[in-house]
Amino acid sequence: MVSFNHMVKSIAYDLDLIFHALSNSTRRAILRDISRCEKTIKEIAKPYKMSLAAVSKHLKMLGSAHLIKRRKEGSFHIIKLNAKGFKSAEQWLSYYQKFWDRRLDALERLLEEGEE
Amino acid sequence: MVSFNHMVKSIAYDLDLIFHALSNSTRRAILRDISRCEKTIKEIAKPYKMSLAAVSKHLKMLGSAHLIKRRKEGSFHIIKLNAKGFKSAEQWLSYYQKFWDRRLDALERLLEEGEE
DNA sequence: TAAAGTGTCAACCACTTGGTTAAATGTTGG
DNA sequence: CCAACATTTAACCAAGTGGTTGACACTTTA
Repeated sequence: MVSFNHMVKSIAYDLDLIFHALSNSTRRAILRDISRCEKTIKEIAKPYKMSLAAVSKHLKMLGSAHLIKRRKEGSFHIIKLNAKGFKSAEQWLSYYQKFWDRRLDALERLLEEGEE
Repeated sequence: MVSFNHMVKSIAYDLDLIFHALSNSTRRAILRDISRCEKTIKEIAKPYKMSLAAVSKHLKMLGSAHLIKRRKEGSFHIIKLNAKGFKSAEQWLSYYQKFWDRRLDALERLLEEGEE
């Protein structure tokens, strides 16, 4: 069965955690936000009315889903995207594209050519 | 900002519902199962130890996320995949591919050529 | 029409979520 | 060392989840 698998060095990170993390609009907004530029927790929290503790919990969930990475610089935690979770989600979803998107055939041919 | 948007006649079906629906492994397994062949509720429920009512609730969630369609034939409800939910999820995720998958550039050029 | 079959709905339960506030844990600067 | 800053943890709460069972509704068949 041809699929997008070859795009993904696939370790199946827990899809329950990943999709659950993505199911909340605050968490999706945070991801969109840090996609432009990595940020500290406080910077991430600024647009939201909720407490810093609440944002901290959201980030914990995003972290355990491998959707973000964090590193410490002094007393700051700096957050950026982590490809792993996104790739797992993308890989799972990609299976279904073939059921309706005929153009995918062309994509797959291109990718296979690129690898051979 | 270039993206996969042109692959998706985009009505933004509720991403909270979609990703929440996808966050449960029983529901993901059901989707995988019906991707091969449309099925009745009872057929869908057969592999699981849970009650028919529980499966019925899972299908309700999948339905409200536009991940499945149902039609009635006599006393049977027949379930099959619905592209809408998958496309919304795919569209949302596609935004993030550009942050790590360099090959996407080639894909996008191909698709744009295909449309012009 | 009655019985059997397909599926949903309502009420319930243990558990989780998404938020709160308050206290605790680094870390930096004076 | 002490105070201020950055962030997490703990305890709590209302609402939602994922499952159960039992009653209900619709359709087919005998």
